Amino acid sequence: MVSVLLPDGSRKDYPDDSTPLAVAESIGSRLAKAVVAAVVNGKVVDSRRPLVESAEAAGTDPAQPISLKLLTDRDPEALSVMRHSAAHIMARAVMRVFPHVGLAFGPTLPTGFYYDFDMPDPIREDDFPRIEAEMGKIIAEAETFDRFELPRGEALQLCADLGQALKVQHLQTGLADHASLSFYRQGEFVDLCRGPHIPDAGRIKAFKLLSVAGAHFKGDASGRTLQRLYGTAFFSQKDLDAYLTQIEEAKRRDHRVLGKQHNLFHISQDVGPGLALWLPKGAVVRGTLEEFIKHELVARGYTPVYSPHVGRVEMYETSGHFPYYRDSQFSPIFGHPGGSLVDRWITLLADNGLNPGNERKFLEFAPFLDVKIDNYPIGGSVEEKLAALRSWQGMQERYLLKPMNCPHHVQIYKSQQRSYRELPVRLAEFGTVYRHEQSGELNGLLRVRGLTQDDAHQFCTPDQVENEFLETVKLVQFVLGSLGLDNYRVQLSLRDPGSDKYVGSEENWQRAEASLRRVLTDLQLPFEPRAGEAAFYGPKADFMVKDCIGREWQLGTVQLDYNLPERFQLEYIGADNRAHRPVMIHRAPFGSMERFVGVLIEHFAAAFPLWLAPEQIRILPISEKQNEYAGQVEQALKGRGFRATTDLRSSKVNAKIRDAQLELIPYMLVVGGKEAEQGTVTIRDRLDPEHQQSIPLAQAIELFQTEVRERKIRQTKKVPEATGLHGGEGVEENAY
RNA sequence: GCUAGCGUAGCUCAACGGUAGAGCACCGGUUUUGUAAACCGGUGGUUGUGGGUUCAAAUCCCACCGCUAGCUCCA
Repeated sequence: MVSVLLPDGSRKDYPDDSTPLAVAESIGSRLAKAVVAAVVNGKVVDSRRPLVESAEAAGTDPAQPISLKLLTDRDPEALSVMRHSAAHIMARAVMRVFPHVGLAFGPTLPTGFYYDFDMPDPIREDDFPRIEAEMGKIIAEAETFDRFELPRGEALQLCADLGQALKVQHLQTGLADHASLSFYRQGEFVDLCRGPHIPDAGRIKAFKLLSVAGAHFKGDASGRTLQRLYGTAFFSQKDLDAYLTQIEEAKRRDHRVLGKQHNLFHISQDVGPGLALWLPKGAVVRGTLEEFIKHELVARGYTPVYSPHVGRVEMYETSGHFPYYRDSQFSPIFGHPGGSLVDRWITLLADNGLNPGNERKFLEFAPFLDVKIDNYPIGGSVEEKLAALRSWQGMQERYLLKPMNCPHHVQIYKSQQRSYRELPVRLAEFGTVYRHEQSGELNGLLRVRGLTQDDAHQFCTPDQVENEFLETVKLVQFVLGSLGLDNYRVQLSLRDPGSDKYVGSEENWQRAEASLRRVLTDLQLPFEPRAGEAAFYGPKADFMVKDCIGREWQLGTVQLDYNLPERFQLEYIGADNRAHRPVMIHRAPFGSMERFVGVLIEHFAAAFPLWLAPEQIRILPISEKQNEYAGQVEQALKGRGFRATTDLRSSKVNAKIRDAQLELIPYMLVVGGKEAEQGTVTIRDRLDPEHQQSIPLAQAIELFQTEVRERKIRQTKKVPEATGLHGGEGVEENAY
């Protein structure tokens, strides 16, 4: 007998081979019908798998009372289980519709699932109806999902017999240390899978294929392209419809659409991809934010600086940025016509990619580009050749469009001798940097090639690090809070101990990582450590903010750096009259102005609060007779620093109101004969048009001033986080 | 960068082998208006670029550029 402990505290004994489904049956047949999966001793498992087995699989002692929670369609965990099963059903359908389908992975996502297929021809959206129809048939048949386990050798044989090469490969790599593997069979479809699954296909009540795109097996871009088919599934048609509606609504907030509609920014093919043009209205939003942050920085002891947009390549070689990120930078600017020839020459030599034939061609071609390297040792070693080429290169000008501000700020720090008394030195700049992001990554303002960081670098003593870091995190929190961006999480990005892409000593890294942890813990700010996400010079705390479509963007970041001071030989004179090495903190609360404004456009759906609105107030004269008075009102508002215009068109006030409303102008001031006579204005509030008040102009100005001063956020339209729509996170780790 | 899809007027879209069209915007005129669109008229496109097939190409084919989704990357 097994002893089962239910969530209500009751305990009951069942026969040894009982399953959660059997327990449910004993409670009631309606419950049994509703059961989708179960949680046994804390682990989500199949409802048709014996309790004892599940308890063992959970690493617990089945002799002890087994805690059991039955999952029905009301539990979010059940949704994930069902979607995983839906992925299997989709795979089964795809295999029926297309020949020669190889299976890769098919995990769940917070809003659905996907499955990767290796197949000769790509799937097209036109194919969706056929696949969906086949899925519908499978679901209607409501066959069970049957789990079975095989020892390693037999599992390999089965996958090989099924012709599933990728599964075989996965068994031999990712699952190399598993002695026994589980499979699920559903009709003719058998798949290597960890599970769990729903009892039968009939539990899926609503599903839809969403999109298809290329993907790579285990994320390896050098491998062949798989077809990743995305879908979603719900326990009711109503939930599916709600989800689809939500996606539609989110699309309407797309900053690229709103940016165009409201003339905020423009990305012109003629300027170049990823290079944003700030239109006057967008420029107001950005400028206002810049003023806001600059004011905060000065109050917190930062000193503004400026630095040029280019710098010598050598400087970026010292910092490490050039060698580490060369591929994602714009090409260097060479002062000599043969600069890029020699550069290529050096690269090939250093990579041992230069054969004698090519070397001869380089030598022949060099004179045409005016490159004279008389001492090139044709018969010499690679090192000697490199030395000769580098010596030539060293005499030429090479500039880089700056990919980062830190080396420039480092030079500002170094421009004078520093005493411990003046630390921390906090240098701030809205620095524009250029990165040649991959073309497929560009995305409106959210991912661009020219961006302005609200950057600053703090140089401090090792003792000051934690307090500086603490204050900086508080600044980021303040800034995000001021804009009502509260949907964010903090990620502690650490180095991957197994990788060699990092610079600096073990000791420095440990110190830096420990400091970050301590401060975040002291602040009681929940954070998730993520190995392998650090910058090459140091660990960082990243603020990941969610946009309206649920995508996450890294905005603010605070990075701790013991390494650049080392590389640039930075010093300060300590109280002991000896030279010491400072520590650097890199930080950008907004990240970049481009991305930040992009996220804000979606966050506010372009309906900015008064203090940020490109046009704050529009004056609407009823007829041309009031144009003069309207002009006086406009002048009075402008004199108080408001962004106001007057609608002087000859159209009716109805049309003027409609346009102002659609343009999301926070306040309209209607002025007719009455107002002109009495020196008043009638305020029409965009958010509350029903309650209008006619008050003296001076009084209206006071109201607006208060709202701006307090940076009031009166309404943030939020896409509802529809409850019951989302399952848990996808299958992680060694999911198979 | 890779895979797939898509590029028609300032914007949103139609025409899908047979002389490129609508609404909004814009311009001109009439109207002088009290809370989400007054009326009349007009301008505007060698259909992303360059080749090709065809009697004929926005439409079919190729290359390039750009955009979108996903993948890979992100100092």
